[in-house]
Amino acid sequence: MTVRVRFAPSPTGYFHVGGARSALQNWIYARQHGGDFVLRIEDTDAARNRPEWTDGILSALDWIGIEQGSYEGPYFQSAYAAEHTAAATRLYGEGRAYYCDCTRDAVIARTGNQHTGYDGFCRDRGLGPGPGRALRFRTPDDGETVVVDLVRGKPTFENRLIEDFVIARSDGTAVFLLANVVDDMTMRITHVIRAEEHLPNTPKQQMLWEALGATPPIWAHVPVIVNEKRQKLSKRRDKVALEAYRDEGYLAAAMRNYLMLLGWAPSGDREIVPWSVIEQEYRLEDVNHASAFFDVKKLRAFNGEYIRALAADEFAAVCTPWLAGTETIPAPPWDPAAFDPAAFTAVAPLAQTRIAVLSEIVEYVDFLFLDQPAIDEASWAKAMKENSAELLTATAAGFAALEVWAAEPLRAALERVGEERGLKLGKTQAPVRVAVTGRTVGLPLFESIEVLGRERTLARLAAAHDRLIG
RNA sequence: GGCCCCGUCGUCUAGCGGCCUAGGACGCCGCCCUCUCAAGGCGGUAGCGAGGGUUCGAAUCCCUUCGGGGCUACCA
Repeated sequence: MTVRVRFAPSPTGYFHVGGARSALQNWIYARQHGGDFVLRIEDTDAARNRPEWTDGILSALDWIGIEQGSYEGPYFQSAYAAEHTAAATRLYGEGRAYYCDCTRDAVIARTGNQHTGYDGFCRDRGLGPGPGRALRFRTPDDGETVVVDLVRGKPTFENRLIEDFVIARSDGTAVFLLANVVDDMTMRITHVIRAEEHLPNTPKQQMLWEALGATPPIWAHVPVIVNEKRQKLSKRRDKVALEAYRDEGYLAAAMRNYLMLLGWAPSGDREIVPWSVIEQEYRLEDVNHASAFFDVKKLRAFNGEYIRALAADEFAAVCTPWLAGTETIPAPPWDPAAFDPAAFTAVAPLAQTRIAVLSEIVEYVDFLFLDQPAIDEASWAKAMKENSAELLTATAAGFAALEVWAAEPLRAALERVGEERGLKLGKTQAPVRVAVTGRTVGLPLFESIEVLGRERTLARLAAAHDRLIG
């Protein structure tokens, strides 16, 4: 049997991290079985298929590692509108569906409850098509529908508890449920892998497959991703846009590694593994049944490790967007003309172990490219003591006397200044650091000063001194 | 309310009847290293929701219970 899986996000202005995980799972499954991965961007309302949203989906997929060309498509559901109505007509013709003119309010008035569903009022009224009439699928009165699910076994649903659901609106257009099934059928989809939230709809879709004379696909419902309150990740409450993580400086490799570990783990006591291991070992059948918390702290830790694993030149390259800004990444605080690639390269390895997301690179190196260091007032207050003005002057004198402007001599000079005053380097470095970089934490001081250069360093020490006594 | 799903450290997980005095990772705490902060090294904290069975033996099987979540549109 040829395996054909599909990933079918509906177009939206952002790409949900859950969607990314789902795409990855589908993609892996297809590759493991030598099958096809088809991408279908769909919405029954073609008007909602905004081109920029489609582009967004494609570039998000590309970023996460599913490149164009590695899948079939993208296809658009609107292209199958004719098949949708044909299916609806067929179902009606065969008596599997009937027209209904009940409004939602009328149904609620009859049942007295807005959660009990449709009451079957029009089942035997023999209504024909007409304005204000929707087409409902006639659900079996007895028996049960068993869903064969790769991750959950065989969820079973009693048919009599499933309401006669709408398959076509009164304007004749097919509803999502039907459209989806028809698309899957016409595209010969064999496996549907998606999030657990779709499980309750599955028996309905399966009924449609069978009513239309086809063998239903094999389903796989993976648990939902939840927030700290154990609720499904939502756009309103949570940070769910893949693009947001990308723009903050998460590496795609770290992100997809983390995403796949939600509900699953590779063999051996390891978590950070090459994609090839995941692709080889991942088994939908092994995925946990419980929902998983999207833990940004752990994602950060993963990302930090991925960053540290980068070669020096790779690291420098990957930082570029945050050093220059892009359409979606804010420009750094310095004048672009002041950016010195050589200075950055010199200091980049020192920053590499210190950042967990790429956007953090800016605050570590900004002192090199800003005219004046951005003084953090809290840092200033913490580091500057009564003796600091004098210490800064002495340090400036010591630095100025240096023949070779390099980290080691600079360090020796500051140590000398400290010794003369009975102060350890731990004490003396603080005011100097704040004077030069503006902050109390940062890259190793002497390497930073070496790269900053004699003139600018001395100027900053003087400026800090003036600010202290002034 | 109805239907469905789920329940191992705070979190993500390993475990699939004896290798479990429950392993790893993140987080947190401590120590070492150290010019700050990281990184790195070492150590620690913490869990099978509860109650019944089955069994020589249960985190693993069964039942009940409690708790959590999802779905419940002429949206997708």
